Amino acid sequence: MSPGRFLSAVRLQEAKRLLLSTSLSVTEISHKVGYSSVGTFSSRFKSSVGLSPSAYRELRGFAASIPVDIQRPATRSISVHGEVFQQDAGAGEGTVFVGLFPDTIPQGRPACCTVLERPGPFRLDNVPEGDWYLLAQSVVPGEEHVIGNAPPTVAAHGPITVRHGHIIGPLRIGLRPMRTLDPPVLLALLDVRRGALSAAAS
DNA sequence: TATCAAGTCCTAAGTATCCG
DNA sequence: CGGATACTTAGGACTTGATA
Repeated sequence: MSPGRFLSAVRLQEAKRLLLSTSLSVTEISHKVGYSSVGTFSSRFKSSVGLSPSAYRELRGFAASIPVDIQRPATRSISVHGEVFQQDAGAGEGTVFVGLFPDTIPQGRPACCTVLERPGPFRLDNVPEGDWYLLAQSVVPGEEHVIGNAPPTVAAHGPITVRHGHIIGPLRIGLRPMRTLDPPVLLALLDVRRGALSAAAS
C-alpha cells in the first residue's frame, strides 16, 4: 500500500484509541491525529471504520453489523472456501472474522464476510466478480475490549481473481500476530463476532 | 430560540500512482 | 521522465440534534 494510505490508516487507528480512552472532543481528536478539517476527519473515519466518530465512542467500538458492498452484483455460482489456521503457537484461538476486501487493508465495506467461532474451515458464497484480498482477524477471547494490550492476529491472501463459474479454493491462510508495519484493522468488528456467535447458538 | 458540536456534501488544490 | 488519471485533503456552506 502507498505510504499515504498507510499513514491515513495509522492516524485513524490512533483516533479510535483516543475516542475510547479519553474524553477529548471529536474536533480535538481530529486535530491531534493530524487533520485540520473535522469534516474530512469525520468522513474519512466513517468510510473506513463503518461508524462515525461519535457513534464509535458511544458504542465503545462495537458495530451492530458490517454493511457489505451492495454496489457490486453478487454471483450465486461463485464461492470462496478454505481454512484459517494458526501459523504461530501464540496466535489467537478466538473468534475469527473473514472477509473479502478490494484492498490489502480491512476497511470500508467488504464484498462479503463471515465469522468463525475459532480458526477452521470457512466458506463465502455469492461472491461478486473482481479481484479481492482475503483478510482474516482474530482476537484472544476475553480481551476484545483491551485497547493496545491485545493486538489482534491477522492473516491475508491475495489478490484472488473471481470470475463467473469458478469455485475458488481451497485456500489456507495462517493467523500470525500483527507486525509493526501491518496496516491497522480499522473496521469496528467486535460486536459482529459476538452477534454472530449468539445467533449461531440460538 | 440561540448556540454549539457534529455530520454531510461539494469543489478546488495538492499529491500519488500508473503507464507509455 | 512526463502526462494523464485517481486519490486525498482542506475548507466552506449547510443541516441536524442536543441543550440551556
